Amino acid sequence: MPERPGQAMQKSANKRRATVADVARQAGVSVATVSRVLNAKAGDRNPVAEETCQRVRQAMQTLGYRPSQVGRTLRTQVAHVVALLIPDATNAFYAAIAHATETALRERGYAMILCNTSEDPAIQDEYLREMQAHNVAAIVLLGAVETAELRTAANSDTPIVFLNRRAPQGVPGPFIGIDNAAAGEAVGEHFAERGWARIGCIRGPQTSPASRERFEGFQSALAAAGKPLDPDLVEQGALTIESGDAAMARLLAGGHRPDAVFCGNDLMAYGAHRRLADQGLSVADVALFGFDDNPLNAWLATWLSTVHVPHSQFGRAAAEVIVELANHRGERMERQILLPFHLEVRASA
Amino acid sequence: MPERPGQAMQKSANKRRATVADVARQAGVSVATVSRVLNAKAGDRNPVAEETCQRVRQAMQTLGYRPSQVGRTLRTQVAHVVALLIPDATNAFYAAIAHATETALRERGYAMILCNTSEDPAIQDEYLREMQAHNVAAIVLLGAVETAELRTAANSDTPIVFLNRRAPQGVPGPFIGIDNAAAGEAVGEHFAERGWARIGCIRGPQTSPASRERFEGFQSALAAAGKPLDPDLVEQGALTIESGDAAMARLLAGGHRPDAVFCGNDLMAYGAHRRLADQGLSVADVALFGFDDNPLNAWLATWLSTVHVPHSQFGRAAAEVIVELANHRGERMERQILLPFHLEVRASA
DNA sequence: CTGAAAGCGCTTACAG
DNA sequence: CTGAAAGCGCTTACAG
Repeated sequence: MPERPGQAMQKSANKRRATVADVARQAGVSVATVSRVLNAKAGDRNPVAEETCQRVRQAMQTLGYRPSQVGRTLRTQVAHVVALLIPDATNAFYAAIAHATETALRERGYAMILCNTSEDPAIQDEYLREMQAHNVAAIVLLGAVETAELRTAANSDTPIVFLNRRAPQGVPGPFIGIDNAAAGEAVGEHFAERGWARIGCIRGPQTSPASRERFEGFQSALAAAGKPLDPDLVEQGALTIESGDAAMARLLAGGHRPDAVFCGNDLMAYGAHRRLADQGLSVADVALFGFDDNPLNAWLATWLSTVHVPHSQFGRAAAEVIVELANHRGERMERQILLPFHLEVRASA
Repeated sequence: MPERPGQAMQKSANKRRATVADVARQAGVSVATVSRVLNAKAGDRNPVAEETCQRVRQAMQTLGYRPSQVGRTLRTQVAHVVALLIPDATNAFYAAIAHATETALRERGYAMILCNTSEDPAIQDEYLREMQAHNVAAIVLLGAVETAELRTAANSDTPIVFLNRRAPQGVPGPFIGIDNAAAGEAVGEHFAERGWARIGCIRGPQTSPASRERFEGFQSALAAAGKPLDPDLVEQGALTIESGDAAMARLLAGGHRPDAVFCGNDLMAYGAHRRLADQGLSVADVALFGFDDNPLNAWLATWLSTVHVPHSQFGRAAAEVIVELANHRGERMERQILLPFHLEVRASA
């Protein structure tokens, strides 16, 4: 590793950070009283005398005191920290959720540990264990992968909140996301109304409940409209650009080109679009509909019709659930928070 | 907030997590011995007997023991946690650095708290204080904003590592980034070689040392080549797409169109490109050169010539510095780690 | 209204 | 090679 010659070590002259004991001494009270001032709430049964309170606050000010989160956590057993497990924070859709979550948590006095899992079960499981060792107030799991460790963790003291992708069968824990089946239906109804004859679909993986629900909703809405989906025009992708590209290639190679294709997420729609372009086609020839309303659309695909998933609301909802959980520690909360979605109909469909 | 009727609270039946005391009891040793096994290093002066070691490990296994990071931190005064302060993790360039940092830290046993500052001094300062209260091993500051609190924090026990943007004058702390002046010079030399007659620049803000160094390097290389930069063709932007767009508008309105423009970062180059397109121009008319090699280029601008900044190496370098700092707690380390950059010459210049 | 004391889960001199 | 004890910085019953 290249480095400049000017490397040097010096002793730094640091004064120890002040503790409750320092404040107590300075204010002439006990540490218990300092702690009470620190944790004073509205309806306290034995409040600190106003005059004492003033004195303590003054001492804190003088010493530049800030309570140690570590001492507090060891005593209360729960840190003002939340872990966010996320497949990949460089994915713009996830990044938007991570950002919203961090902001909402900060406003409520929590810090956020970011954990990229790459959807790797081993990394997810290691983080699940490690975050418990940090006594985090909650683990927010975006895109949970089903493992034995996840079941264990879900039954531990540390609450797990499932974001976007629902908890696996039989695993307890609140869910925050949208009603994917209803969203799939809405897209199906839109397709039926538009009167397209040959309707295709590039769906997400079978292993993802969200993808499954989206697909089934879409399928059933078309069936209800008397236009059942042709299984030959259904392809499966891995929610990546490349897989969308490949899936569209298969659809086009099939001989009878679809008029419109519902893609399981926006990234696959980008890939499908690229493949169309490669074949000299456009969304005028094959309409495209995505899912997520990926923030990249603003730069990459202003033309893409899609289902808007309210990523920025995910964070606030998660933060609220966590605060509520913190106030009911030790109880298990089964809860579904379904956020509103809407179709964002643009040029492509 | 909409919610399903099926909300319910249940008591969860949780067994307490095992502690050193449990392991000690199970293994028939003292907690001190358990701790020694936990922290055994290669060259220990008083090692635990192999047989005892086995017994302790066995007990840990049996109990599913995992040491509490909180207990450890309270005792050692330093958490296996690092804080990353970042302007905006939804920016692809920063997201790439955050991801690389998280990965490198995880491999070294550290968790990463992510803090978005929005370049807001108040948020940065609050996080600087709060992260000290968490006893983080280090604060990694990407895009530091100069404040009084930053000076205070830089002189505290908690090491601050400056990423990409150098520490302000007189603030101690290691720096990891590239040699921006050299990179600017390299671009200047490239421009001189290409022989463009009218050379323009959309530089970043004066307040950013990195932007200043890039610009000055560029300017001096051109001067050295006998083609001094015309001040009328220098505009300033805020490192955003919009500001690049606006700056290019000003350049074009100036009457004498430049042949080639060096942009302070890739986002401004995107904006400049959009403005060119709006005027019916392309990079064949006005060559563009960016800076950063933003990961978005792969999708958004495969044509953009730019300076490749090795974002993925930032994370590893930061993690290494932090581990080294952890081994020299209380000393101050002045250190410059300059990572290699290179020109990525593509179609646009 | 306030204080003395215990204890959260570790690590580390100090003895032996 | 191992153990007893102190202590990191807090909070919270328990007394008064």
